[in-house]
Amino acid sequence: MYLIIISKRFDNIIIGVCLGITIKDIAKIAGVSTSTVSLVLSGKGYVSDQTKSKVQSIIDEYNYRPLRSARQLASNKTGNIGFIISDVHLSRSESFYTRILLGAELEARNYDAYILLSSVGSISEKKQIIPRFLNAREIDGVIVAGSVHVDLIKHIMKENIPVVLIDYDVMGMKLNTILMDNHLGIKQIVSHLVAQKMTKIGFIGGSSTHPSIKERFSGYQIAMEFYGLEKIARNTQYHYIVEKETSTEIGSDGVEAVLTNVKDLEAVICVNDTTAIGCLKKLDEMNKKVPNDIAVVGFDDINYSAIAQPPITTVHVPKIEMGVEGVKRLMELIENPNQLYQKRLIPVELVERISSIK
Amino acid sequence: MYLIIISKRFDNIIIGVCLGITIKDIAKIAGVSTSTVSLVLSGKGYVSDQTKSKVQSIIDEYNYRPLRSARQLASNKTGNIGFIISDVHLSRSESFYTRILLGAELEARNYDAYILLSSVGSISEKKQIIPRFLNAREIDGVIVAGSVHVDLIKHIMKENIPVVLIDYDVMGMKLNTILMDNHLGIKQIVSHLVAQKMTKIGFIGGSSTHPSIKERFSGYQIAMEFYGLEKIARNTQYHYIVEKETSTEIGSDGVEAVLTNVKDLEAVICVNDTTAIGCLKKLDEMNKKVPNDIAVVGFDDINYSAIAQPPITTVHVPKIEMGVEGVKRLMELIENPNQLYQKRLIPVELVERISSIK
DNA sequence: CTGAAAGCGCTTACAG
DNA sequence: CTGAAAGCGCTTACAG
Repeated sequence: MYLIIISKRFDNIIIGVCLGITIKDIAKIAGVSTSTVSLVLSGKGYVSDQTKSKVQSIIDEYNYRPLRSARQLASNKTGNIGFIISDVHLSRSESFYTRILLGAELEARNYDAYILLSSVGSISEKKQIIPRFLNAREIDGVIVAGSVHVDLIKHIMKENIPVVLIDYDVMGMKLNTILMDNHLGIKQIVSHLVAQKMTKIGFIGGSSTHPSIKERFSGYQIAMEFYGLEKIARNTQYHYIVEKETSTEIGSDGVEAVLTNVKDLEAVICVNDTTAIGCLKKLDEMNKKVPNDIAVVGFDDINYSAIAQPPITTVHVPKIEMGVEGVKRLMELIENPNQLYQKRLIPVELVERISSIK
Repeated sequence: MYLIIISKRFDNIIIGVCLGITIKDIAKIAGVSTSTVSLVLSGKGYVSDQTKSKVQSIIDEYNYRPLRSARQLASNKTGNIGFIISDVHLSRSESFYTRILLGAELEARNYDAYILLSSVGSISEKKQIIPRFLNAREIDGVIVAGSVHVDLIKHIMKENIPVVLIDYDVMGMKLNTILMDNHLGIKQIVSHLVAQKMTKIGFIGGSSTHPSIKERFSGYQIAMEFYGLEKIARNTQYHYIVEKETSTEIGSDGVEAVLTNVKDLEAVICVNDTTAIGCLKKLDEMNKKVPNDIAVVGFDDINYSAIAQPPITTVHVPKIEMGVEGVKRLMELIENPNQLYQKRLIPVELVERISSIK
């Protein structure tokens, strides 16, 4: 934009483009005080409609945007949101957390906030580095996506920084969380299988620090009972649960183990898609046909599930929406920190694919 | 940290923890002026060793960190780096760009800089949104990862903002780029195949806006010629190149097409792992055994390659390092904008797996 | 080598 | 409803 020099700041002109038009300049052009311009900018306080529209039109005309650092300094707010994620989650092959990040960034725009990203060591590392920005002078609040070391959460709480966890929770702590509705998802799966007259339904899962994993197994039991299949729900022959992080290996080992116990198994619900992939692999080796011999279902709807052989029935998790909701909730907390904490469950959706359709 | 009240700012005490210790406080405690503290902080100018260590010890003791916004306002530098990536790249299933982001974030810490993330529409969208932070008052420089619309690059250049592209380049523009050494990778592949006495080596690739894709084909031709296989390198029967974004489908179609032309094909180099996966799938359907009947090689080393059936020989790209190098280069440019532009090639490494070992 | 002082561009009571 | 003024916490010539 080319401008006529109207104030002393305007002599720093570079290639004809003026940098650094300030609130003073706007005030001068509009013939009002800087306070008034500031009031118009923030939408706070009372400004007459006439003045407001005059000032606004000049702001628009000159494409003026207040300088963040000056605003931050004066208002003692940063307009920044911290986004903390463990490095293993961030660089995982599935884009699960990346999409949550994407959603958060999208929503942050609505508040003119910036996302400051920091990866931290995974939960298993002893030496935890505290993200640099983790103090109230650099961020207004923080989002934690996925599991991190509980000490980090405690640190954030102690510092009184507004925080929202997405896809993570710590039992016994009063945390604001955005979670997916695991019970709903599992219920949909069981319902889908039962509707096809399958009842001999196994469950394969790992143990994990992550609450979702446990929830899915309890969801399986509840849903099975709902359909009058409590005997199977309680029969450990039908279950394979090991104390390991979920992996394809667990799927392979699991389906083999359950099939050894239950020769006429009709379907197996895997705690997530990764496990389901391992399951498929083993069944292929065992020469069992999916879905005809046995139906396989996963959870999460990772990218690979749709192109697996056969494509895997799974539960879709709206990741972008979780990120969006996380920022929304965080902004509420920043606005008014003295709220009761909330756990928000985001609905999920069954995606029927070949692996479970007989 | 608990502090004794020593200046007027200290009356804003919250739950016994003092917020907002300032440079003034440090100066007062150390018995020097704020200028001196500032000089110690920045490491610029001359301060006697004695004063320096005294001030530093007080900074350490009180764990003082200057307020970014104040620093930014006074120095007219932001300490922020913009990181721009198209939303399709960011949410891609492979963690390719996420790892570049991770590396950038890691390196940014060394400069005490923050990464401001912004996703933009993919290259194909007509209505391009300019990232909010894209002006010199909010960031010191910007990294662009992967392909984006060329208008965005032009905009950045026009604004005179230091910029480094990672894994992207635009022909004919004087851009600082961090690229992987595609020719090196392909050379390693061909060498690996030739060492096993394979010479009938095909190539499957898509066309793309991305320079790497074209480079890999030319790399194939150069490497083949190097080993005296120029006849094959020039024989289109051995090649399948279509004007589509790379996908598993291209791999499937490609290997079928080339095999129709060349019955005794010994190996096929796929432009990337995704293509190689499609290739594997089709060969399985055709009842061709990999690697015994035909060797298959990919490029990129995406996560799935290691667990594919069989695991795919590929070229590993050090993504974290590309992110690190991008920030390093950007910081050089911010320091001294009037440099000749550079294209930095990051070395890659062949990962030998079953799919190509006869 | 060090200090006093101006200034960065905003916001926010306060007075009118 | 609007303006004058102080202040946010730094940096940076400048003077000594």
